[in-house]
Formats: sequence, C-alpha cells, structure tokens
Amino acid sequence: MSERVTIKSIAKDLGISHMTVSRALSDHPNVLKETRALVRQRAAEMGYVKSAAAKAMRGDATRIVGLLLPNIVNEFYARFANTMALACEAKSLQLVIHLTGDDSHAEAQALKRLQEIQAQGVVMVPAPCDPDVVPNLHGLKAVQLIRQSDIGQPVPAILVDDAPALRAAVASLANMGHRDIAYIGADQAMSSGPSRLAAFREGLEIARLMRQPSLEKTGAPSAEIGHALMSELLTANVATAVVCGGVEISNGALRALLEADQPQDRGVDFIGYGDASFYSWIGGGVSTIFLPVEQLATKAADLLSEDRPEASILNHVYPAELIQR
Amino acid sequence: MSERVTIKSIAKDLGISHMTVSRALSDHPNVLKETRALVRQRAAEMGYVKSAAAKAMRGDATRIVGLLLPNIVNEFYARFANTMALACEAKSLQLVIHLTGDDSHAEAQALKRLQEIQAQGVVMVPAPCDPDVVPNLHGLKAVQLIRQSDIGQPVPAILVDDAPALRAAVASLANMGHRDIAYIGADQAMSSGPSRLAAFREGLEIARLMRQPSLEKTGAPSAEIGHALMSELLTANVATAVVCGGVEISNGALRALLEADQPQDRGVDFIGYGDASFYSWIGGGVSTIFLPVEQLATKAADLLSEDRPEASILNHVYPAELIQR
DNA sequence: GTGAAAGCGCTAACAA
DNA sequence: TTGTTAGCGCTTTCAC
Repeated sequence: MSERVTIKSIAKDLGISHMTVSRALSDHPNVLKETRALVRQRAAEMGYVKSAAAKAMRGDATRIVGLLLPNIVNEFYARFANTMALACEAKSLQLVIHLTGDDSHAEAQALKRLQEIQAQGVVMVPAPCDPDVVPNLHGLKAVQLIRQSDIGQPVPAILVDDAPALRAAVASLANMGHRDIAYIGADQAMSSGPSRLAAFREGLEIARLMRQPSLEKTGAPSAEIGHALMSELLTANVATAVVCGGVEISNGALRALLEADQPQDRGVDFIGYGDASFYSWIGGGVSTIFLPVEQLATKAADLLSEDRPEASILNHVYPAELIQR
Repeated sequence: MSERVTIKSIAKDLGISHMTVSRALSDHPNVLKETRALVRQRAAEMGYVKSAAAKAMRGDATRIVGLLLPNIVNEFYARFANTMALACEAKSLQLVIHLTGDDSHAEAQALKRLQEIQAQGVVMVPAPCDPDVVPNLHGLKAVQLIRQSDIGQPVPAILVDDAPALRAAVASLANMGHRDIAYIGADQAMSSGPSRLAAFREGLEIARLMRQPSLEKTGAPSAEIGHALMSELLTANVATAVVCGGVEISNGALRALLEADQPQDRGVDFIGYGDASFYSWIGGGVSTIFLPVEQLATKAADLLSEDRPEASILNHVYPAELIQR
C-alpha cells in the first residue's frame, strides 16, 4: 500500500517547507491564503490524516477516554454506554470500552492499556477488589461509577442513592395492604447488596411491619439467581408482594413471576429494579425502581472533559425513583 | 502532578543509559540479569508506563480497533458489541466505539478519528449512504457488518442471510393452517428492507398463498413504527399471523400484540425478529428469527486481527435461524 | 553488555 | 510570510 502521507511528504510534493504545510493545516495566521488553499487541497488529494501519535508525543491531549464496565449486555450498562458514547461524540472524545467481567485483574490490565495510550480519563465500575491486584492509576483521571472502591488515589464517584426509592417501594406496598413483603436482591458480595437490603428493612420498620427472614432472599447478581429466588418465594407461597434490589435479579424474578402467574389474577405484587425497556408495558406495566442512567452518564462525561484541577473529589449522588405502574 | 516517567527519566535516576532501560524492559537478551531486575523494579516503583504514542510513531501496531454502530441500546448491537469487546480483550486489542446514529457525516468523522490514532481496523455498520459525504478510509482495514455499502475500497462484509429463515417462518405458519399471514418490516430505506419482504413473499408463494398487499406493512426501523403497524393490523383484524422483519420493529409489534391480546387466547400467531432476551419466556415464549450475533462478532474480531494481506474481500454470510416456541 | 546516534510526525521557538 | 532547528519517547543500527 501507499506510504503514509505526512506533512513532510506533502511539503516535498509541493516543494515547500513542512512547517508551511503544518501551519496551513492548523489554521495558523501566518500563511498566505493561496498557499493555505493549495496545501489543503493537495493534502486532501493525497489522503492526509494527522498522526495522533505525534501530537500525543508532543503533549497534546489525546481526547480519548476509557469506560470500564463489567459487561455491556446488562441493560443498565448498555444504556450507560450508549449515553456516554453520545456525550463523547458531542465532545469529540473517543471512547475506549473495556469489559472487565468484574475481574480486578482484567481491570488493572485495562487501566494500564489506557495509560499507555494516554487516555485523559476513565469512568469505571470498580471490580470487587482483590487485594492481590492493586490497580494503580498513575495520574490517570478516574471516576468511579455505581460502586466505590479504594484504588490508590481518592477519586470522585457517581453514585445512585436507591434507599429512598426502596423505602418508598415498601411503603407503597404496605399502603396497598400487603403485610408479607419479600425482598430479592444481591448478597454481600457487592457493597450495594447489604445497603439495599438495609433500605428494604427500614421501609418495613417505617411501615411497622415485621421482618420475616424467610422472605429476604439474596444471592449472586444474575438473572438466573433472581429467577431461582423468585421461584422459591412462589413455591413457599407466603409473600404477597416482592421488592427487587438488582437489575439482573429483577429481570430473572420478573420472568419467574410471569411464567407462574397470569397478569390478570396475579397474586403477587411486584416492584422491579432498573429500567429495562419492556417493564413499561409487559404484563400491563411493571412498577420499578428507576435509575437515572442518562444523568449518570452525562455527568461522567462532564467530569472527564472538565479540566478543573482537583476540585471534585466529591461524590455525585443521584436518587433512584420509584415508578408506579 | 509528577512528571511523566520515561525510559530516560528512569535511566537518569539509575545513572545508566536509556537504552539499557529500554532493553531491560523489553526483555532483550543483552542485559545483565541484575541490571534487568534493578531496572524493572525501579520502573515499577516510579510508575512507568510505555508510551503507546512513541511506539505508534515508530510504526508498531497500535492494537486498537474501531467499532461503528448506529447505537448500542438495540439489543442486537449491544450483544454484538459485548461479544466483540470480549473477543478484543482476548486478543489484547483496545476497542474504540463510535455511535453514528446512522448518520454518514458522523460516520466519516469517526473513521477519520480512527485513522488519526492509526487504528488497525474497523468494524462498521455502514450508514445509509449520503452521496454528499464520501467516507474515505485510506488504507484502514474495514469490515462491513449487516449492511453493505460502497465506500471507496472494496471491503469484506459480514452478513446475515435471513431469507431461508423468513421463508421457513411463513412455511411453518402456513402449515399451522394460517392463510392470512401479515408482514411487518423495514421499508426500502435500508437495502435489507426489500430483501426481507421479498423473502416473505417467496415464502407465501412456496406455500401457495395469495399475496395480500394490505397485510404487508413497512416503515422506518423503530419500535414505535413496529407498534403502530401492528396496531393497524390488529384493528383491521384480517391477519391471523404475523412475521416481522426487523429487530426494533419486532419489539414494537410484540408490544402491541401483548397489550391487545392475552397470551392464552391469542388470536394472532407471531414470529419475531432478533433475539431479545425476553423472547424466550414472555407470553410463554415468542417464536423468532434468530440472528447468530456471537458468531458475527467473533468473525469480525478475527478478520481484524488476522493479518493476511488482501485474501478476504469475500463476504461472510451467516444464516439466520427460525426458532419455534 | 552497554552506549550513542538517528528518526518516526508534529509544532513551538527562533531565524531569515 | 516562510524556513530551520529541536525535541516529545521509543527502538533499530552501529560503535565500543
């Protein structure tokens, strides 16, 4: 294939200095209009593209940011990625996506690769920390998402406060007359697991309902587990309502419910977690705890592109919202 | 913040030549074991990371590949991105995702950015071509996905052949006794629109059924349109079965169907398009035309990482599959 | 086994 | 207005 077109090759082709070419292509004032036009045309003809590598080596910002997610099929992450990708296009940032599978080794690897290409920053859902691997981000501007984990530096976090929504979920069910409200959520593997369960319990307390350990089901955050836990609940046939604490788990649980039950005469009231698109209509609409994904993603993009020195080691907390359907 | 750590700064720190540092860090044979150990340790302490820019400038491969998608919320694209991201991690490639929104201007822009960073290749769902913008990819190795569109060079394409599955869908409905089978799909804005409709018509012909123009509904590929077209169909109340030709459209149509209809006594048999996760269980399971996303994505990653010169301007066609539920 | 020089593509700073 | 020089971080080539 043809050789790479550089400002020097253009300069040679035109019999001028490569600096004139550089200036012409960079809109420097000190170039004759005619020269500039000539250069630009020839550059276009020859198929010139700036070398990002050369610019990066001179210290220019790369306009590359990273996004570390456990996966991207989970609808929450997919929507986050989508929104953030859009925000990045708008800010003319390139988005490098790494999937970590919640593995801290993969995470460390991804961070290293991002540093190598001098990414300007990274938004990461920190993997459950493995003390074995210390993800040292030497100077890389990082923003933690959803979860907070101690990596070397203190970094800002974008978090969701779902406690009020969870309490509201319990309250609304209690108001409907439910007394046997179950909870299905993630276990303590993630810090969010216990805190959601705690919020659920607070909700019970506020409603002056008894805690029933047999109605609190937790497990790994996956649709399969959610399905299994919900099935257990349905078999036991004690609970009259369920609140979910986890996106995947909610999907699985909902599936178990709809498989067992007809929407018409459903015996169990259900409040999901997350904003899967079909919640809005399936079975007449599923009440759910809505996470403000778009806001989170927009904020993340803002934090990365904003250049303020060290102003914001703050946490940015967005409230989840109970959507009743 | 601290200055960037380079081989030179390490060398100065250690009082040796930067070449020795380079060799030590690159596992060159000609370095004293002790020196190597010393250098590596100091490098780790100082937080050294290789400059990808410098390596790129010397002509080394960047190990960066691009992925251009219309969006990433569409479950098909999300799954594709997920699989390809995983494949890239496995091949230690970095994945840069650009969302084009099917806009050829955004597409051209994204391609340019990828060239600037010397991406090794790009997998792209070509935007409906706007003769205004010519997305010239000067030497960038490209692979087209799903759709085929004439960009400067001839490039390989990864395509889905859904015609057999569409015909099979019609056949299976005909076998069930349906005579008034409707079609809801994308219109001619995409090349896939007409070809799917054609396959549907072939299916009718094979089954010796009459074409009924009023039962062929097409429109823009969106869930809203799918919902609207399905609603029209239900109102008209002529069709006893529906085949979809489009992921988004299928989702919308299914929604309209489930809103109107109870799964039990459904009067309309439905065959969707795509592999949204809830198809497997919603309403007792939705028959659908399954697209082999994982295969496509794996193939795409392979094509980009394989280094064979120009061997494969071939198209790689994968058959869609009718899944009966 | 180690070091010095050169050059990848680009632009700031100076020279003409 | 245009040209020359130097250097960003790295490795290949050639000395030592």
